[in-house]
Amino acid sequence: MDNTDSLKLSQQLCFPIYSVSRLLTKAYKPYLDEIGITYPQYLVLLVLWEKDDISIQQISDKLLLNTNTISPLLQRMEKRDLIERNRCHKDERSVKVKLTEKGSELKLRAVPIPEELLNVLITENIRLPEIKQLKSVLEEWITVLSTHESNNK
Amino acid sequence: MDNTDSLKLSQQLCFPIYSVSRLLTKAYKPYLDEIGITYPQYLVLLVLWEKDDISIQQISDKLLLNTNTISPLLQRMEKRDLIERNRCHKDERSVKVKLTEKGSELKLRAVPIPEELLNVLITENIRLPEIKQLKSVLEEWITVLSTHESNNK
DNA sequence: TGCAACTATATCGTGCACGATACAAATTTA
DNA sequence: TAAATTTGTATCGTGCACGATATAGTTGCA
Repeated sequence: MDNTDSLKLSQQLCFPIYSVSRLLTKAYKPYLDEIGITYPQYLVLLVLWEKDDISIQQISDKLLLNTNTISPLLQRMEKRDLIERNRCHKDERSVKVKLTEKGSELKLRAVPIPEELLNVLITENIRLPEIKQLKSVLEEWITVLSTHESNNK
Repeated sequence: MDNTDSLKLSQQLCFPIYSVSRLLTKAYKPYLDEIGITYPQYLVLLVLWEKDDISIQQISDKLLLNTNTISPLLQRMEKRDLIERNRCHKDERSVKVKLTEKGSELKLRAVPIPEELLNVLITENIRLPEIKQLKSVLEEWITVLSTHESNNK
């Protein structure tokens, strides 16, 4: 074992996460295609279905995505009549995002999606408690990584 | 708890993976900036440092990335004089990718990177055995998800 | 041998991500 | 209250991802 073994792909921590993230997004695709949205648009809708009429900044905070990613994303969603964007009266800098009727109605059609995805994942080697445990570990990582990130700003 | 609770962002399985993947890539950035490459380019180099002079298809298989992603990526890497691309004599359809001297030399400068990243992650709540266990769980997921994907083709 | 099927790569179009920059509105501060 | 700073969005440029499509080279088989 020489000192460059740490650079083997199989040794990397980052690669499995990166790959699983892409593969999971791909696994969502057929279900999201059916209701005509992309994966990041689905995330925005999850936020709005939970709490409607919020600012772009609030969406950005919840999804950990920069506003320069979300801004054009929301513009595309507005074009598809999923949401409305209006300047906030109290603070004219801020833009409030609200679901349209079409956007609200998609919620019902989205309800079965998480379960379908779980069924894809759950096999002999992957069981529900394991998935839940992994989720909580990853949430701890998010805390560490997003703190680390803001420390570097 | 109504039947739409499964659509809460905090309930989602996909979101933590997606976020950790992005945050991890961001955490790599300062180290990769220093040697002038992007994260996906780093992955390609990891593959080539381990086994040089292989085809685009072989890189695609190892990284689970489509060739239509890797093709332009390699073109950018060739422009930056990290690799060479040459048609294979035995099979003129195939393109062999080879490290340049500059590409090979980057390996030494990349050696410390994985350890630096581990130091970012390891805290009171995240320890090395936990990270290793998570890595093996994710590798199981890759198997399941990539099998599922190829079943749908 | 001829031609259909397959394989390896490239190109195109769309949609993220994100750093850098711009800019107007709001807030702080001198 | 005027000037400096901060905040909230938008825009621009670059680099992925990936489905769809194109194309040249190879293989299989009637």
